[in-house]
Amino acid sequence: MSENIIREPIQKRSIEKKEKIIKYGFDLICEKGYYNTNTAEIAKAAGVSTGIVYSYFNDKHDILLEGLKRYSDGIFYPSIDFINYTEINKDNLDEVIRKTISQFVENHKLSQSAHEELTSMTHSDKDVADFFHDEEVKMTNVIVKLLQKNNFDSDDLNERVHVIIGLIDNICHEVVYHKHTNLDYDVMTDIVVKEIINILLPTKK
Amino acid sequence: MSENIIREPIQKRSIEKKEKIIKYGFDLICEKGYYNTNTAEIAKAAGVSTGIVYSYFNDKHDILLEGLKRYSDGIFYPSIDFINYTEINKDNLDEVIRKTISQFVENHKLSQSAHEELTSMTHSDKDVADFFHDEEVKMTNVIVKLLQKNNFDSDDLNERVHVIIGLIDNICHEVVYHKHTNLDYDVMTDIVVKEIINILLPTKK
Amino acid sequence: MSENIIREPIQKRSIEKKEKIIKYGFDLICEKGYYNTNTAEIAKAAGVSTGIVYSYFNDKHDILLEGLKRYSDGIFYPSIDFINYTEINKDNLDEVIRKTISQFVENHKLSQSAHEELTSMTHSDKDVADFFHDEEVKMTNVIVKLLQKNNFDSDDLNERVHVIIGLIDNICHEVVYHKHTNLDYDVMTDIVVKEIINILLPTKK
Amino acid sequence: MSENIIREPIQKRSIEKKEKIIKYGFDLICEKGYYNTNTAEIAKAAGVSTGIVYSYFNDKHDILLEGLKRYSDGIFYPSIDFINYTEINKDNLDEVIRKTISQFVENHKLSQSAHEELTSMTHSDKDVADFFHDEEVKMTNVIVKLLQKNNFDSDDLNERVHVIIGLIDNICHEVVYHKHTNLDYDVMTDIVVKEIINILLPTKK
DNA sequence: CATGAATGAGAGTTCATTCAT
DNA sequence: TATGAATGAACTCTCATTCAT
Repeated sequence: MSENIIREPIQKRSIEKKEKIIKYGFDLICEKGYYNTNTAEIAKAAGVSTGIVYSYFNDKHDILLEGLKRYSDGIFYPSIDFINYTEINKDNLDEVIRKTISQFVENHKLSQSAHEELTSMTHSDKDVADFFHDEEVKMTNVIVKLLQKNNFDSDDLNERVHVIIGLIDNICHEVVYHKHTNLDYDVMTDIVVKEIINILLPTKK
Repeated sequence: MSENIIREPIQKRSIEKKEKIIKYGFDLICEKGYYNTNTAEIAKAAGVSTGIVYSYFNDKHDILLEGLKRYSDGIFYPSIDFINYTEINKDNLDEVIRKTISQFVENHKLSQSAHEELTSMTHSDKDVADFFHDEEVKMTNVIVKLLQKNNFDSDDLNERVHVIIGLIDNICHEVVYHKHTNLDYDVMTDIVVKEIINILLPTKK
Repeated sequence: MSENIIREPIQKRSIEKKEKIIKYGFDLICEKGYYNTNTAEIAKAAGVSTGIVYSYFNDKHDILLEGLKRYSDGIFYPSIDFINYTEINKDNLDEVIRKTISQFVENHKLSQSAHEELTSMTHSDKDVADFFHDEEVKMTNVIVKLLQKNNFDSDDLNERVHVIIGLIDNICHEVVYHKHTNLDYDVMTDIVVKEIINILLPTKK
Repeated sequence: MSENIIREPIQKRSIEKKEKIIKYGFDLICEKGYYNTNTAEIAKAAGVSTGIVYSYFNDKHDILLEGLKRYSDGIFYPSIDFINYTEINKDNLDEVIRKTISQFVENHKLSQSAHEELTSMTHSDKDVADFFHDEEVKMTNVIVKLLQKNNFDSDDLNERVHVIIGLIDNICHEVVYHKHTNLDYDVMTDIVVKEIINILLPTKK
């Protein structure tokens, strides 16, 4: 009946509190799953009362979404700064790709369980799905521009980059989650790096 | 306190009932999500009472697991019969890969939402995670053997096949879920096919 | 997400249970007020669990509405059977009116607190308001027809009856709730009876 | 544990603040209902903080009561000034009654929803009930004295006036809330006026 | 074997009231 | 005095699971 007013915290302590709710709430959701985390736990983890949660968020779902916004870049994709400030050319391409993969892997490791739990919600939660889609598009665009700047332009660059991101994502999952004990990840990485180069230098074909 | 005794149905009607619960329950879970599907709905869809569900299953989670077992092969991976009975050689390799991709895509289309919803549980649900892992291993092994039989053996074949499956999975998702409207899927497929050939024929390099 | 299925009880015990929820729930609401009665109390009073309440009713509000339907006739208006089977004429009119008032009063007494609490919700609750309006219309119509049958027809009979019902309602409230200790209710009744006769026999004027 | 000390505002600004809380709080309560109005809304409407509300009032309920005190006369009963300063005699009686009814109606219209919402609380809230009772008594006394002053004295004047007030209240509700579309309110008014005259001039009978 | 009514713990959410600043 | 952030008990409602029939 009565409009729920969401408070936008101004004071420093309030901002910290909101951030804590996002941080600890998001952590819990990533760790235990959205449906296995309740608001009481989130509040407790953040060191606040259950009531205050609803001063800063419309509902539990909102916490997830805010968490995605806050931590997505850090969690899902490595800072590509090093790429941006690295000159890429045919000679150091292999090295740059390996470094990129390493960074992706590091980031996945840091984020621990977040990625799987969250992609998991893509299906039943349109907001989350939209979010991931947007992230993917952004990531693709950044890399496309980077390559063009370094004279790696070619036909169908969008498509190529998309395939490459997929390859990197897959290898990341393998390395981070150690799912396949019988696989040699170094070998897989070699294969993937070679393929990426192949995709980026189609003329070689 | 007392162990719940799960009945293993012997009579034909009982077996049918259990199968219906698995089928319709699994369908609903795939469609709407595990947490958004309740046992009453499952029972209703299966045409049984809620009580009987607990004669055949320990709990709701069990239905999911049984559903996975029953339908996974059909749902997640295409019948590779056609590959098994097809001779693969360097001349028809391109064609065979394309056909395989097509079949993967068809299967993904058939299964609609199942795949996303279920991989979604991989993280918070160890049983589901294990299941998917096993499936992947099985799939890899089948393809590895197939390739060896057709003289596509090479070093690190397991790793190569794994990368290939990843590539195919990715392209499938793209094509089935139409997520990226700005991408030309035919072009992506061409790129992927070329890469797979490249992976399988490393000497060519 | 999932449709809430309201069970229509078939078995005798279930019907009794639903009736108990309505009866005790409605009683509590009438006694303590809608907002001061919670579903746990209703369930407890009815001797059932909170969950079962939501098998039979959409929500708490539904209980109120069902209660209104079930008990309204008995609560708000006296059985007018005795009027229906009494011949009314100018000679016994005074007596019939007094008997009618007595019956209204008796019913109000029986219903105790119900009437005030419920009319109280008329303002903020459209369903309740509609209900009361319909009841009033029905009551008016019954009395109008009764009078016509007994040759008390006259111009503007609807309006006359409405004013009469208002007079009776008012006197009922006075008598039942004893609000005004300084008033002589017998005298008030005399005044009202005289006025009602006056309204019904306008030619006498 | 410690008694809450309610500040009696002395400074002008404080007094204004308290008045604003009463005014806007009471407005909201009348409009939306007591239980559908929360203190945050009241504070916001009054342009004060939620905390300060509890400096001036013991609790939310107090605001309602103060509002009743402040605005009751204006809201529930028309200024009877015009009656007080009008000479009533048998010749202008009809006219005076009609004017009185008009004023009651006007006031009801102004107060819109207040009346219904508040009488609604009569049952579950003893304070409110007492308040209304007192108002009614005061109103009766004023009119009784007025009539006596104008030589309309008679036996049982209190009772007569009470019945009259009831009649006027009823017609007001009808006219203001348009509940019965099939009733001719002018006709009803005529009936009521005639009855009131009849009650006031019993000897005529 | 089968039913579906019944349970009750636990979920998300609200809000009168308090209290640190 | 005044603020509005914070509290936490209490509410409505859901649903996996049990059990009387």
